Amino acid sequence: MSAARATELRTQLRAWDRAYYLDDAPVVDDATYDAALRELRALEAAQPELIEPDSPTQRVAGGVSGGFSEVRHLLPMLSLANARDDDELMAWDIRLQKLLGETGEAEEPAFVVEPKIDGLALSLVYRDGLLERAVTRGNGEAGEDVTANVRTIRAIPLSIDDPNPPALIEVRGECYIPLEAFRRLNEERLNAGLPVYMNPRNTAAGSLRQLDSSITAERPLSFWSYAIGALEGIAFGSQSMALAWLSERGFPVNPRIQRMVGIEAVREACHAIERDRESLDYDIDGAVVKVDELALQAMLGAVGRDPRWAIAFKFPPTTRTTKLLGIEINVGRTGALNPFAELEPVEVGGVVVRHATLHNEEDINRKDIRVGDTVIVQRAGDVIPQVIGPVLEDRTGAEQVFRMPDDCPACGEPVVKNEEDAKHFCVNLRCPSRDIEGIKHFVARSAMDIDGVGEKLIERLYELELVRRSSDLYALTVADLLPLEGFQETSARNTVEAIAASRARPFGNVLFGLGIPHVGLVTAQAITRAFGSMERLVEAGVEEIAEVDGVGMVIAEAVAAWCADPERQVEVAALAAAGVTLTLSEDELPVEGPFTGMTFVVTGTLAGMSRDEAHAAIERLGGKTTSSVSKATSYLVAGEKAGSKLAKAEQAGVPILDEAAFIVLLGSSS
DNA sequence: CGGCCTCGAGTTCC
DNA sequence: CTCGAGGCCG
Repeated sequence: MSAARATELRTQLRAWDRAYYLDDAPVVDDATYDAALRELRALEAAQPELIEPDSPTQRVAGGVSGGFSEVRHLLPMLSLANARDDDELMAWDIRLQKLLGETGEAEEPAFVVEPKIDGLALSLVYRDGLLERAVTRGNGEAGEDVTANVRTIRAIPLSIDDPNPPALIEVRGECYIPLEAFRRLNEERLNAGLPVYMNPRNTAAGSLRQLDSSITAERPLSFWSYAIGALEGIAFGSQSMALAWLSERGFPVNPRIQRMVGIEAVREACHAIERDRESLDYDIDGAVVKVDELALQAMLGAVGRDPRWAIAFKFPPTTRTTKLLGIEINVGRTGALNPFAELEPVEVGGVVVRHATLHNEEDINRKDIRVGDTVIVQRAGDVIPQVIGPVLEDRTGAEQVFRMPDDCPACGEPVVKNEEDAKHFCVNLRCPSRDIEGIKHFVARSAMDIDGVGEKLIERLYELELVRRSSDLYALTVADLLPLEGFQETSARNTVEAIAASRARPFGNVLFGLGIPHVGLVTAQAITRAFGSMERLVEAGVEEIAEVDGVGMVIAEAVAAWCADPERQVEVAALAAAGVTLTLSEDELPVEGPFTGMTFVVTGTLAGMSRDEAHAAIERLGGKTTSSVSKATSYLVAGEKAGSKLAKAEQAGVPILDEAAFIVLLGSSS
């Protein structure tokens, strides 16, 4: 009776593991899975004769091993030659053609293209269908026996799902940590006050070398199989047939692996994998191209360590190490001191990186980043470069621990740091850096949208004392600009006109442009709609301001304090005198339309319109747009290269419109 | 008070 | 884009 139940539970648990790791489609929640596992464990504990070596309960053997013994591989684990670009890939193909031509096989061979996972290569030996031994790659000839730890990896079958398994088969593949799981792991560690892990690859390596396999069991390790090594009692004709065999018998085989004929198709497949690199849940550092037919592989043989029948097409790395030359500081318009890294220029993910943000002093010291360190720099896709942390092995002892300066680097006034704040602040209202940043904010697209007035010009005008505050812009003349570098009659006139044109910007954008702390565009628009004019806002008390939807005491006090400052009052008067809009116009009021009550998020790149145009179209029809996806979102409009928001929308069950569907919806609603 | 949701602020490179 | 924090609802 309980034997039948035990078999049932084992079958069930294996099916769930398979759905989770092979099909990437979990069918039960963790609690249900754990309950079944606990029940099976209880049955097996009551009747130990029911235990089978490949039972899901037998993954963690318990106990601490005394170290790892070195084991020789049955067949050496080869390394791969690299192709760094298309030319090197083509050159490899030409060599193949020549070699095969000499042996009378001149036709274009079939290839298998696979993503090259950035993890750790493992060799898994199955004897009579049962996992006997797992060994790391090591030097290729011999590696470490990590069987006890590998048994805890749920993506790796303890037995081959086949009634007649071969006498012996060596399955090779890559052990890795999925990126999402890695992120969660670090989040948990952060919450627990533990140091965070540097990168998935090193964490996977460290996890496999745990002496206590119950620790390994808690790490989110996974596995992709990609090759066959030693064999007894079975033979394969090709790489693709071997992969199909593995996949049918419960081994995870990467879905991106493809078979194709001809090097041109291979080249395209490599680039397709590179394009999708950011959307994968694991790090890859290239694509592996293999000649499919094993007979051809045998004919081609190897040169030294590198087989001639395979090559690694390498992508530019998204993480690199470089030297941290110094830590500089920007002072933002709010007065926040923002440290950034001055790096020895290094190419990461195809672009040269020189700077990277460092957030705040606490963050720098938590990561233990010191000036002079060799640091790991990351840049995933279009994402901003980050300094992940130092390479501790490269420390010489001459590195300098970073300390925030006591005085503002821009104005020399003392810096203030509140206990509860992460950031240091310059509180000097006349700090030149804060002034300049404030003017930059004023001319920005979402504020006054003044074209032709950029960072460089603002700094120059500030130096010349032509513009010391935003309102001074309106007094600029063509004659003021002409002596400046890069200005001709026409360009000077255009700039003056662009400034003049900004006087018609809606009141909401003007209020935003003033740069009141905590008041962004959305809040500024809410406030202007509630008060209608700057005069009424200035008269209002804190309580009245806090009644505005989305405004609480913190924001209300910031607004009131700003309005009460005499210098700010002079500035507002100057703007009014210049003719800047300080009253609400009708077209700023929310529109009633078919989208009223609906909230949209636009992400990714749209082909036919900019994101701002999409926002405008939605708002014209009465819809609301926000920047983050939640359950309250009615639709996500997803263009090309949509990132994390797409995943979030899928998870939250928010309907997703591609550009075509969005245009249809707009068309049918207008 | 806890847990969402939303907004603000600052960011790099081409 | 991400992080942190303010606002609001239950």
